[in-house]
Amino acid sequence: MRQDKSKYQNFFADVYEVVKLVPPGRVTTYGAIAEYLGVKSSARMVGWAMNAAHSEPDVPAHRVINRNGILTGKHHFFTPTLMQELLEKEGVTVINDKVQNFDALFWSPTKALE
DNA sequence: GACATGACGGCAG
DNA sequence: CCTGCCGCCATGT
Repeated sequence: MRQDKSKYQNFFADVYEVVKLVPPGRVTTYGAIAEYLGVKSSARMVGWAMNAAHSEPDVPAHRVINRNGILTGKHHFFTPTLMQELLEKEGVTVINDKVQNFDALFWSPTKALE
Protein backbone atom coordinates (compact mmCIF):
# COMPACT_ATOMS: atom_id res chain seq x y z
CA MET A 1 0.00 0.00 0.00
CA ARG A 2 1.35 3.34 -1.00
CA GLN A 3 1.84 6.19 1.41
CA ASP A 4 -0.17 8.70 -0.63
CA LYS A 5 -3.12 6.86 -2.01
CA SER A 6 -5.07 10.11 -2.01
CA LYS A 7 -3.35 11.14 -5.23
CA TYR A 8 -4.69 8.02 -6.92
CA GLN A 9 -8.15 8.96 -5.78
CA ASN A 10 -7.66 12.20 -7.65
CA PHE A 11 -6.51 10.28 -10.70
CA PHE A 12 -9.58 8.05 -10.56
CA ALA A 13 -11.83 11.08 -10.13
CA ASP A 14 -10.38 12.69 -13.25
CA VAL A 15 -10.84 9.53 -15.29
CA TYR A 16 -14.42 9.13 -14.10
CA GLU A 17 -15.22 12.75 -14.84
CA VAL A 18 -13.91 12.51 -18.39
CA VAL A 19 -15.74 9.25 -19.04
CA LYS A 20 -18.96 10.72 -17.73
CA LEU A 21 -18.57 13.54 -20.25
CA VAL A 22 -18.57 11.14 -23.19
CA PRO A 23 -21.85 11.77 -25.06
CA PRO A 24 -24.19 8.79 -25.64
CA GLY A 25 -23.53 7.05 -28.92
CA ARG A 26 -19.92 8.24 -28.88
CA VAL A 27 -16.76 6.47 -27.74
CA THR A 28 -13.26 7.37 -26.62
CA THR A 29 -10.04 5.53 -25.94
CA TYR A 30 -7.82 4.88 -22.93
CA GLY A 31 -5.02 6.68 -24.70
CA ALA A 32 -7.14 9.78 -25.32
CA ILE A 33 -8.07 9.96 -21.64
CA ALA A 34 -4.46 9.36 -20.64
CA GLU A 35 -3.36 12.15 -22.93
CA TYR A 36 -5.93 14.51 -21.48
CA LEU A 37 -4.74 13.68 -17.95
CA GLY A 38 -1.13 14.19 -18.97
CA VAL A 39 -0.12 10.55 -18.62
CA LYS A 40 -0.42 9.65 -22.31
CA SER A 41 2.65 7.43 -22.05
CA SER A 42 0.78 5.25 -19.62
CA ALA A 43 -2.57 4.40 -21.10
CA ARG A 44 -2.43 1.23 -19.02
CA MET A 45 -2.93 3.38 -15.93
CA VAL A 46 -6.23 4.53 -17.38
CA GLY A 47 -7.29 0.94 -17.83
CA TRP A 48 -6.10 0.28 -14.32
CA ALA A 49 -8.20 3.20 -13.09
CA MET A 50 -11.20 1.82 -14.96
CA ASN A 51 -10.72 -1.39 -13.06
CA ALA A 52 -11.69 0.59 -9.99
CA ALA A 53 -14.66 2.16 -11.79
CA HIS A 54 -16.86 -0.56 -10.36
CA SER A 55 -17.23 1.67 -7.32
CA GLU A 56 -18.73 4.36 -9.57
CA PRO A 57 -22.02 3.13 -11.10
CA ASP A 58 -22.41 6.35 -13.10
CA VAL A 59 -19.27 5.73 -15.14
CA PRO A 60 -20.17 4.58 -18.68
CA ALA A 61 -17.13 2.35 -19.04
CA HIS A 62 -18.62 0.75 -22.14
CA ARG A 63 -17.84 3.96 -24.03
CA VAL A 64 -14.14 3.57 -23.30
CA ILE A 65 -12.37 1.18 -25.68
CA ASN A 66 -8.87 0.78 -27.05
CA ARG A 67 -7.30 2.56 -30.00
CA ASN A 68 -8.47 -0.14 -32.45
CA GLY A 69 -12.10 0.43 -31.50
CA ILE A 70 -12.22 -3.03 -29.95
CA LEU A 71 -14.17 -3.77 -26.77
CA THR A 72 -11.17 -5.11 -24.90
CA GLY A 73 -12.80 -4.54 -21.52
CA LYS A 74 -16.02 -6.45 -22.12
CA HIS A 75 -14.92 -9.32 -19.87
CA HIS A 76 -14.83 -6.96 -16.91
CA PHE A 77 -18.53 -6.24 -17.07
CA PHE A 78 -21.14 -8.18 -15.18
CA THR A 79 -21.69 -10.14 -18.38
CA PRO A 80 -19.35 -10.26 -21.44
CA THR A 81 -22.20 -9.17 -23.70
CA LEU A 82 -23.35 -6.22 -21.62
CA MET A 83 -20.78 -3.81 -23.04
CA GLN A 84 -21.79 -4.42 -26.65
CA GLU A 85 -25.48 -4.32 -25.80
CA LEU A 86 -25.14 -0.96 -24.10
CA LEU A 87 -23.30 0.49 -27.08
CA GLU A 88 -25.82 -0.84 -29.58
CA LYS A 89 -28.58 0.50 -27.37
CA GLU A 90 -27.06 3.93 -27.90
CA GLY A 91 -26.93 3.48 -31.64
CA VAL A 92 -23.35 2.22 -31.95
CA THR A 93 -22.93 -0.76 -34.25
CA VAL A 94 -20.62 -3.43 -32.85
CA ILE A 95 -19.49 -6.41 -34.89
CA ASN A 96 -17.14 -9.06 -33.59
CA ASP A 97 -16.30 -6.92 -30.52
CA LYS A 98 -15.29 -4.02 -32.75
CA VAL A 99 -17.04 -0.64 -33.07
CA GLN A 100 -18.07 0.12 -36.64
CA ASN A 101 -17.35 3.60 -38.04
CA PHE A 102 -15.08 4.11 -35.04
CA ASP A 103 -13.32 7.06 -36.62
CA ALA A 104 -16.55 9.09 -36.77
CA LEU A 105 -17.76 8.00 -33.33
CA PHE A 106 -14.47 8.76 -31.62
CA TRP A 107 -14.79 11.50 -28.99
CA SER A 108 -11.62 13.25 -27.89
CA PRO A 109 -11.71 14.85 -24.41
CA THR A 110 -8.74 17.03 -25.29
CA LYS A 111 -10.54 18.41 -28.32
CA ALA A 112 -13.96 18.63 -26.68
CA LEU A 113 -12.72 20.31 -23.52
CA GLU A 114 -10.07 22.58 -24.95
C1' DG B 1 13.89 -6.65 -5.10
C1' DA B 2 12.90 -9.94 -9.04
C1' DC B 3 9.25 -11.68 -11.93
C1' DA B 4 4.74 -11.92 -14.09
C1' DT B 5 0.42 -9.66 -15.38
C1' DG B 6 -2.66 -6.22 -17.48
C1' DA B 7 -9.74 -2.64 -19.46
C1' DC B 8 -2.90 0.20 -23.65
C1' DG B 9 -0.22 2.17 -27.45
C1' DG B 10 3.36 2.81 -31.02
C1' DC B 11 6.00 0.66 -34.44
C1' DA B 12 7.57 -2.99 -37.69
C1' DG B 13 6.38 -6.85 -40.69
C1' DC C 1 -6.61 -5.37 -39.29
C1' DC C 2 -3.46 -9.12 -37.29
C1' DT C 3 0.86 -10.63 -34.87
C1' DG C 4 5.04 -9.76 -32.47
C1' DC C 5 8.10 -6.80 -29.63
C1' DC C 6 8.92 -3.11 -26.55
C1' DG C 7 7.85 0.85 -23.40
C1' DC C 8 4.95 2.32 -19.95
C1' DC C 9 3.71 1.94 -14.51
C1' DA C 10 0.94 0.03 -10.61
C1' DT C 11 -0.27 -4.47 -8.49
C1' DG C 12 0.32 -9.12 -6.73
C1' DT C 13 3.14 -13.07 -5.60
